[in-house]
Amino acid sequence: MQSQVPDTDRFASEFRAVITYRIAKTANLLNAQAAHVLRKNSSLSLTEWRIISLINAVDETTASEIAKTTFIDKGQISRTVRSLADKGLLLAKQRRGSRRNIELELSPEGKALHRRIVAIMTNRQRHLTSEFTSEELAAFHSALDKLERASKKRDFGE
Amino acid sequence: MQSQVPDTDRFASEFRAVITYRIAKTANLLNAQAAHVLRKNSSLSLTEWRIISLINAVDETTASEIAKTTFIDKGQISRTVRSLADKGLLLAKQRRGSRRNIELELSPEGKALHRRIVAIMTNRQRHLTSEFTSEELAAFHSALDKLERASKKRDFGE
DNA sequence: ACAGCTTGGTTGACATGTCAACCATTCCTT
DNA sequence: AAGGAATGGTTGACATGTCAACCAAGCTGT
Repeated sequence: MQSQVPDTDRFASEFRAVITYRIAKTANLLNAQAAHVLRKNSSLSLTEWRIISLINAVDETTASEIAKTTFIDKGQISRTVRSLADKGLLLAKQRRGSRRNIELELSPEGKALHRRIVAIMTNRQRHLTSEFTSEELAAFHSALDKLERASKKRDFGE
Repeated sequence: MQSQVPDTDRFASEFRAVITYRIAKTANLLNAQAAHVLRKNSSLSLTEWRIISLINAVDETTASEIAKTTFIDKGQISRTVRSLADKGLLLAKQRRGSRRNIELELSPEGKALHRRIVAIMTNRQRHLTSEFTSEELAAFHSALDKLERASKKRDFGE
């Protein structure tokens, strides 16, 4: 047994610097953790949960608004919304005066579920950021902002 | 027209603070950009590319080593490796003295492809981080480290 | 009013990711 | 040496994500 440190392998040094690779890995780990928590505490998938909290945050919204801000595929949203509606967690109703727009709104059950899960997730977030100073956190957010902006340019002077 | 700023919608303020959500979104955008670049310049999928550059970085490795460091599902690695081998981009051969371990190594074609693509990707990375000072970059990496560590605890004092 | 564009949402086909079961091999212990 | 645990890899079944086609509704001009 040569090494007790399992994580510092010979890939690490090469790839630590590749920012996209690092973000992808961290995001995967975090998503897996979230999915695990959700499975343990509900029957929601990660996207279902995300859509629920999105809707909760603004009371009422539409599928396309969600798509625009989250970049989740609109097809996926359409299906997820239906599955949530089938479970009785959200209500989809025609916006008055329109035959096309569909308002999405949490049902009472949906709201109750959200309340229960959001408590757990807030706790998790506290755990995740417990080692951050508030300056570090702010800097991290601003770094993500920059990356997001840069990632939207599909061509970058090739 | 009330606002000229297209990206700051009514979700933003609520969710900017939810760190996991932000990382997931950024990672998705970056992955989509990378996939787009790859499609334009090769016939590689994103995981294929990742595995190629991983192998390139260490000359020779095994599937399980890749799995351990990247957290890519080992089944997925197995299939991706086969598809890369079918395309003639990598060689899989028994490690001498073992009937189980399989050494993965890029073929000359694989190395050439890697050389071509890595140039583009390096350029992309430069573009992505062009607004970062080196301190910001270091801070960002260390933040990812912290998150990664925290994400590996599956239970967090619930 | 109409033709043609844009928008909101649905659907189908397919690619990718995930989980768990499964072998064969190697390692560990006695 | 033999039994059991751990490891490396493959496979199948299924869940999720992605892309593009599509349709109906609304919006624009003329």
